[in-house]
Amino acid sequence: MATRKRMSPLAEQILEALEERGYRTTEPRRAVAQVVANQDRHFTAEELRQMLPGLGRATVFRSLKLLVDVGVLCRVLLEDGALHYQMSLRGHHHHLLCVECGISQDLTGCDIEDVLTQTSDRHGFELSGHWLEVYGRCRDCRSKEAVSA
Amino acid sequence: MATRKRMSPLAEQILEALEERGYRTTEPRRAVAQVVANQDRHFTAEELRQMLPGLGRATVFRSLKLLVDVGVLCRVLLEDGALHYQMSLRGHHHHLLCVECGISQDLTGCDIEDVLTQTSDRHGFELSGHWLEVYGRCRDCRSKEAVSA
DNA sequence: GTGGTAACAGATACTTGGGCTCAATAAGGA
DNA sequence: TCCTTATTGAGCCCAAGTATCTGTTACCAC
Repeated sequence: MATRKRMSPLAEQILEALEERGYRTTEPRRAVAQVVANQDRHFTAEELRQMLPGLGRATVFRSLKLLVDVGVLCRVLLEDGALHYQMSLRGHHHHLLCVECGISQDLTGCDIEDVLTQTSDRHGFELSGHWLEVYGRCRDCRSKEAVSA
Repeated sequence: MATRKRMSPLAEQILEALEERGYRTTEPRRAVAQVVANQDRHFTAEELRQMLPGLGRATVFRSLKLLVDVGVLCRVLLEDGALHYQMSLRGHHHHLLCVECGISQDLTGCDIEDVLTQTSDRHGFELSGHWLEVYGRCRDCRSKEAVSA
């Protein structure tokens, strides 16, 4: 490949993550990386597929799975049970999802792990993992309503 | 209906919950209630369908949805993403799921709501709901391993 | 009891979301 | 350049759940 499109730094970072794990950085994967890097919120597999009409169905699903395995993407479970994906170059974390505008914020400074460990102990459980999604209304949506009211 | 099978108290409780909301207690629903009341752990829609071979596909799904709406069942999300159902005559609560034997315990005495409210506040979010599943190994599975080791 | 009406059940076709397979192709090392 | 292996894409397939439609049942008024 003599001429490669210029990619965003975030897309490059995604490709580096793949290379680090020994995966090849093929043209379809570069395309996926670029599109994923451009998303500012969570998206479904179907949405990603529509953004990459030239790619095969299977390739899109495989790429998503790959990026989740590598830790570039994380899965986000919406209140209605729908599965979405979202950038995640950080480690384990949770999301605050706005039920109105759909934006999501990473949950930081959250001491939930401690609370869970303590509670599990009380029940005789050895904690191995957890899944938490938090739903609510973000600052913007709340202030918009306050203005219009 | 002159002769009705005797039902377990728990099954009766389920039917009462339906009646309270104005739903009819039909024969298929009685069958679903009895089977659901007999389960001592979470189950899938498919499993329920197999336990009720006489019932139509749609009826099983409709009944599940109904029982969730009424609050008799709650949905349980397994670590692999599979959706299960489980009795829940209590209000909002969470589950400790054993990844080995599949048993689940309700999480009580958990002050996670407080932690979440505080954290949401810090992010400007107005909390409306959350989904939490906790995975680990239960007391029994741990002691079994300790013995065999 | 009988009859009317609205809720309900069941069959089945359809949609959605994703996995599997396999031949063709591309990447990268020797 | 050649060889090996990973990757791709097309198409088929499958499972889970939904929509629709027709026949049935429960409940209420009489």
